Amino acid sequence: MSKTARAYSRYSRDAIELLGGLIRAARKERRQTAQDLADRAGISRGLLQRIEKGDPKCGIGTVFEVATIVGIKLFEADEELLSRHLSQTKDKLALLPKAVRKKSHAVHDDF
Amino acid sequence: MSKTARAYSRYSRDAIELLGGLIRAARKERRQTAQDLADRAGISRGLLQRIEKGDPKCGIGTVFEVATIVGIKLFEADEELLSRHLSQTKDKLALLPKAVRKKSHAVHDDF
DNA sequence: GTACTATGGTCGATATATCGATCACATGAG
DNA sequence: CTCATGTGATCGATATATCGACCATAGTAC
Repeated sequence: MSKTARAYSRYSRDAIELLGGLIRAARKERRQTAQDLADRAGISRGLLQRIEKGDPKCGIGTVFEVATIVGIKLFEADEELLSRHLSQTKDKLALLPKAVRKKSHAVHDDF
Repeated sequence: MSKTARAYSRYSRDAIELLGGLIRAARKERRQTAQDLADRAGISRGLLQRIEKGDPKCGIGTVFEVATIVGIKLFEADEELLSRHLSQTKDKLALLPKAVRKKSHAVHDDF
């Protein structure tokens, strides 16, 4: 419909689709109803459907929340490690220059 | 307004915040301007700001796309491995029962 | 020092994601 | 077989995410 309909690289589309598939698989392994999982996540069943299908236009918070509920670890292993990684990242940020200042030097994107 | 903005578990909030921080760090390491990265991702600078800050209400497609652009690997290592994992997940889904049928048996959520 | 520019924030307008209801179909229990 | 229910899909109404422009701050180059 609208001209744009944002473009996504295949990599990110695959990643989202994979995450959705993992969620669906995990849910079924738990013998959990779509409606039940949706209720626990505080979302509608229709939205859960789109998440499991890999719709890129769902809130990342919602997707991560559902994934967490069914027991999928997003990045690292456990919660503590995640928190630690988080503060490390913030420290690293503190070291880097606050502003970038090097406008257009043809950044090399390779993917 | 509505009663309350959706509730997120601390784990997912941390994960999102971590991802945003990683994006910002990666961007600065590349000496890339926020505006430039936003342009490449096809989003506004303001949205990129919220993504880097870890706002849970951003489209997961957008976040993953930005992460991909700055070279952050979401799940597995490379793209091929991801695709393979994707089809494996689909196969696994095919094996599981199509419908769950076990309405309320007190699913154990532990997190 | 000055000038330039990246960043972070806010605000109104608009696009769109999400909800809730509803339907048809498939699935599993009895 | 029949019956109950989980699923996938669609649609109108509403909430809200996103955009574009703006401003103030502060970092960087000169």
